[in-house]
Amino acid sequence: MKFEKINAPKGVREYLPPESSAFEWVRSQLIAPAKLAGYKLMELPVFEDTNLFSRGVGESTDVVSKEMYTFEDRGGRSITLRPEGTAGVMRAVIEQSLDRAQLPVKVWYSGQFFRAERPQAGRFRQFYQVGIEAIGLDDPAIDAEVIAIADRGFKNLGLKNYRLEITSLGDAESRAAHRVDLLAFIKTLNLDEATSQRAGINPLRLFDDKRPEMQSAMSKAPLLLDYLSDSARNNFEKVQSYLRGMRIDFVINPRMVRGLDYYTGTTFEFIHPDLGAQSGIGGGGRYDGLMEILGGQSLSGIGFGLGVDRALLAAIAEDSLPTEEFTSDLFIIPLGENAMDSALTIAQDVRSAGITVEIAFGDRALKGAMKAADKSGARFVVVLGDSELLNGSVDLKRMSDGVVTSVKIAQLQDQMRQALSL
RNA sequence: GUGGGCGUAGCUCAGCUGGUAGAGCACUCGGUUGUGGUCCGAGAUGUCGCGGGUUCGAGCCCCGUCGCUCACCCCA
Repeated sequence: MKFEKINAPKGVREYLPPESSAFEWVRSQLIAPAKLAGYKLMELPVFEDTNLFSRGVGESTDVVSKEMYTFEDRGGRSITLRPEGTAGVMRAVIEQSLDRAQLPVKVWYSGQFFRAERPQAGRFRQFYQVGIEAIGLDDPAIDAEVIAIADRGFKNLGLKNYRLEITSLGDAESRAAHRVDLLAFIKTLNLDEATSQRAGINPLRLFDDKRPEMQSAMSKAPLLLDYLSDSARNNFEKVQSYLRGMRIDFVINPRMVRGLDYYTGTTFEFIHPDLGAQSGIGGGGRYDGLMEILGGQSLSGIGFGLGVDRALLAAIAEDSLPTEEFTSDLFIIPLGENAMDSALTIAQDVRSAGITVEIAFGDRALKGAMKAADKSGARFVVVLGDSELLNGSVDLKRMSDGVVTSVKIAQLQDQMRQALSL
């Protein structure tokens, strides 16, 4: 009887050793700056009431109209796997009344998100994001700090080739004025059916069309940045000057388009040129009306989502991963049963100092065990046999150059600490 | 949803105008007792994605199907 193999669902990206170490590292580096800035973890469900997204993200968006994993649960409720993070955070903040405490509410999250798109390089149906939200204060300084936190995350990865693009979508009046002129302009263009349909849903979309003829057609289109109200423009300029003060490089891209309807005011994207068509490694912005739309009080907020999968691809492209981080410090090769007994004890002891220790299990020949130690990338190796147990000391071998030091077993932890300068 | 490319060993791939499968890497063991990387030797591994068809004969040709992949679109 032979059973058929079962494959992973289409479009999911799995992280297995050895790559999973790099993934884990990237994720922790991306979120570290948020923790250092006082943001607190929010652990949220991966599925929510479908209305949360159709109302919060917007019916007209591609995400909601054709990319959601929506199903009915056993109680007949419409459930959707979260396609993004902000709406869920807002729902929880409102539901748990976090906005009744001191503002801003500063939270971070990390996890899987789901969109039923056609998979492509850097685009998956289940993807990982880390993100933060700062809710309840309308202050350009927070905008700047949020952007700085994202930027720090990418710098933590050693990335250099990415660029930060910012713009402002202004306030409601700014957008209304611009929309009138933009629609009038678009009417003068000769568009194919699919394109004019897209324009009908969101005319800003046309700025994002990659076809050269569309790019040049849109080159004379009215820009939202030119329609900003005085307060919106002042706000945007303030954000820029804060960023300059923190020495964060950015370019203004007045043609930036965001796919989620809730964005207003400051918006930004991080672009990495080495990733192919899916070059956005992170993005975010301010959302003024979202909380109210979701039944909460009228507070604004700002946040971002960073793509962990894509950030990892970028780090691979730039060869900036610190591979030493992912290997063991010490490899113990016990010879015989007595030796295994103390190998287990020694490993416990050395690990208690935060040192990574592996043991060669199984009845392998010494040569094979050494090979395994070498492959694991371990920095040091000790062989533990009867004579070592008798003497109470082992030869600590540094694998990089083969140098051997005799060390008392009782002092192995100290020696390792010194060797690794912990 | 629309297009292009590709499915042969665990991985990367060869396989000529159709004649019943190969390399490199990786893996395991060994090259005199307990020390890795190099070198040498040996070994294991395939329904050639799947299903039909053409043919004396199909990895190769035809049709279908599934999967992967890249791009459009969209976005992280």
